Amino acid sequence: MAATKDPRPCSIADALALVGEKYSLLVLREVCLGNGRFDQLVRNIGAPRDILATRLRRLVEAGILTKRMYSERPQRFEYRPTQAGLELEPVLMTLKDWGDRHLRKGTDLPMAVEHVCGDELVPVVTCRACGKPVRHEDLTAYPQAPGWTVTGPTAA
Amino acid sequence: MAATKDPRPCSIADALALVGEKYSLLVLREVCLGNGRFDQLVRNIGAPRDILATRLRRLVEAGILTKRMYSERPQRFEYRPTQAGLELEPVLMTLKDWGDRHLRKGTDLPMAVEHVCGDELVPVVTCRACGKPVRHEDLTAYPQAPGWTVTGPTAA
DNA sequence: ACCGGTGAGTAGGAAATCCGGACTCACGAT
DNA sequence: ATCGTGAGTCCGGATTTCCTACTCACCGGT
Repeated sequence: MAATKDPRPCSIADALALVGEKYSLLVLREVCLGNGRFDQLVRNIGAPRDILATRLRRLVEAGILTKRMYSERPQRFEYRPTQAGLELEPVLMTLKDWGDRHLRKGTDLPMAVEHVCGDELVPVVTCRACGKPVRHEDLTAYPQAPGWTVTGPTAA
Repeated sequence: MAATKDPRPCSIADALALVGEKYSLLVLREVCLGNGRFDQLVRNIGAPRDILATRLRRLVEAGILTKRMYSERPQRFEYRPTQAGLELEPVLMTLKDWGDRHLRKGTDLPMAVEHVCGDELVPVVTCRACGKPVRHEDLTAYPQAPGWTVTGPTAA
């Protein structure tokens, strides 16, 4: 968590500094599914309770989750995703798809997600401008801040 | 790294077990940019050398990276993404976009990526079947394996 | 009134990781 | 002969994680 001397200004690194710690994205998976209570999270994620408590504090503080009291007399809380949290869901879906394809080879998938269109969701990352799927060969990186050097085929 | 008792079979968790450790996705960022040499990775990522060495071993072993000798007499190596590694690039792009929007509010972006269509890449995760952008409200989760409970609005 | 159960954490100490810096080894250049 | 580079390894100390237990507040049953 300590800000290492990452010499590169990078939104990927920044994003991972927030949600890249162990369990954080699994917390987001659960709250997106509606399982937002502490003990549910412990059970479903399998994280130590104290670590989970730490993660939840961080995620709330970062504006990715909110802590909402759903019962006052026995004080009971529920964590829910904020808009920013919901906007990370596509990352989760893309990751799920990658895992489905590369780690399970398409068999025995533990969960399916259906899109409102009626078909199973297969996420495709596309370019907003032209609508085409993003392929590595179609990308060119343009560093805009000092500290960046790009040498390879993707280089500008 | 130890397989915690994650009680939930989940491709997201599986994927994160491989690439969710600190620095792993940043390594992928660099190799996708073509910066695949050990010392470049150390400098650009800011990771301790021994940890980076460990990560690289794991990623190669997992089939996400390959280690390629590009000079024999002074033995020199370069890490490059495999097909599986390249297919994680959309995750990175989506994460970058999220970071750009939520962590930098659109100003002073450290890097731009241009799509072959000529416009700047703004990744949009869409449903392959209908082509529409994926929104949380449009998704329904269907657990297909034991161990899953889904209670919230996304529930089946 | 007592017992057990649930939800939401805290506490404590051992185990595992991470970190920074120094070190190696093999070469190539000056 | 010395310097520099690429690709790591090694070490000891700092930091995190992990596991187990514990708390506290409440509810429901008997």
